[in-house]
Amino acid sequence: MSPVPMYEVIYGDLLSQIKAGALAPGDRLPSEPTLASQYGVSRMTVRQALDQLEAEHVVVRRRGSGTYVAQPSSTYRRMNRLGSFGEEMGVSEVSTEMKFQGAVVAPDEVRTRLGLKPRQKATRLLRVRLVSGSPAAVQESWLPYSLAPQLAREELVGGSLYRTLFERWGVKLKWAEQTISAVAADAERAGWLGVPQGSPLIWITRVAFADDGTPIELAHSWTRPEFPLLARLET
Amino acid sequence: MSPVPMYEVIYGDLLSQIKAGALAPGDRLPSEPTLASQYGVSRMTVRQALDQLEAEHVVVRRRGSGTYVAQPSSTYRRMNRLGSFGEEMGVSEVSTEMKFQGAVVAPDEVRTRLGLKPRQKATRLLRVRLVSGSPAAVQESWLPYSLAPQLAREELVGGSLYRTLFERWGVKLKWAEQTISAVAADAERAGWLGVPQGSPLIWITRVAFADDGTPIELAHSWTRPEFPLLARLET
DNA sequence: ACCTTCAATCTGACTAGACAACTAGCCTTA
DNA sequence: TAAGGCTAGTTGTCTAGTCAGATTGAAGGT
Repeated sequence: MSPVPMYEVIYGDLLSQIKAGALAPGDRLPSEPTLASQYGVSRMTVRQALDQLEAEHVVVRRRGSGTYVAQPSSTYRRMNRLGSFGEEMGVSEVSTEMKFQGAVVAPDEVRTRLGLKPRQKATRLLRVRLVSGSPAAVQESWLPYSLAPQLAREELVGGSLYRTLFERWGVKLKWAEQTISAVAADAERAGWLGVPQGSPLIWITRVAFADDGTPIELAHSWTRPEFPLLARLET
Repeated sequence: MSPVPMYEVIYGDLLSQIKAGALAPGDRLPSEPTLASQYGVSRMTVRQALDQLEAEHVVVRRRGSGTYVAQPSSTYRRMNRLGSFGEEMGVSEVSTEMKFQGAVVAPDEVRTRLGLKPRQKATRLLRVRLVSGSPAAVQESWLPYSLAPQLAREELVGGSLYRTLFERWGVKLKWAEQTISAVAADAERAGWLGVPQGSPLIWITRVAFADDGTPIELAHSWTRPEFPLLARLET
């Protein structure tokens, strides 16, 4: 009937209650039978929602006791996750200086990793990201020109690239592969970031894919070491 | 009855068949009803095993068609995962030079992050890791001295620290928090790694925890940028 | 005051189904 | 030959339970 299954409804309800603070860390959630009767579903359906919340470390289950909202150690700053720059930094005072925005013939590395044909064009974005007004990272993004032709001139300084891609072209990024390394700042980037030439930067190369496996974005970023990546590792 | 639930048995059976190559990437697994009758369980139990394999990207499910072994793109090199140095590098020709091994009074940073009391001792390991004979990383590990007293003199050059901890003291690490940044090589590390002083290194700080949340290890590592980290990001 | 016992409650594991949505291949028909 | 329809098989969602194992708090006894 409904296009969205019940366990996703329950999942969303609980998650937004937790995010909004209606359920604080350490609080016990309603028991599985309680939720089942509240939503008029069977207990297995409730468990499907709770399984998902547990896998994302949003809740912790204790057999015999109950299900509790997890401590937000590094849970809410969701790393290991594909998000916008602002989400990754965990801050909101993010601004952008666009250094280049336009369509050019894709160089070889871009062609290969985005699966473009020879002489095909690509949109290039070169941005400097500022956190609380001071420069934190340089980001260079490459996208297939055919994917979003207007993007080469679109207003992007204000919002997030990923949100623009989704809202205006329906392109939803699903996952990404990234390699993290370190590199010495060249003259240009050193100038933009306000660091001495040759000083170390975090260098990330990322390829983001749509859910059907199509590569959508190749991005390089050079970040000042004062803004490290946080990650949680599982066994 | 059995201490190990059926869905874990099925999960393990399928996973080992895939790892052993009996089921190759792209192959279709037996259907859920087939597996259910083979194991003499209900379909929901089979699904519990398949859910886990799917979450780990070991298999892909296609509604109406079947469940297939996933392509091993970056699935088998499991990053975002807590593993030994050899596992992280994805290579086996790893050797170790021990630069320091012993128990010392824990400095403040170590005390705080491992939750030790003042004047409590900690075991310090300082190792240079070599891949195919050439130096790749410097690792400095701190562990509570009380956890594994003999560790300060244990033979560690050959094997993995994590395996030693588990096999000799039953300490099993469950998860870790890590911050990834970049730093310029100081004189000592530059010498060990064979790079110019001041050249950029990947700098990782990691705290590993047991399943009850006790911090077990604080580790710093400085890695040459030729050995980047690989990670897969989810939405 | 302290300990033990016990019953209620909770999550973990599992059953034996049902119907829906989708896929892929076969078969008929124009 | 090509298009369309049918059908068997597969995964997705969900039900209405059962029993086991763990926890918690209250009642009761010493």
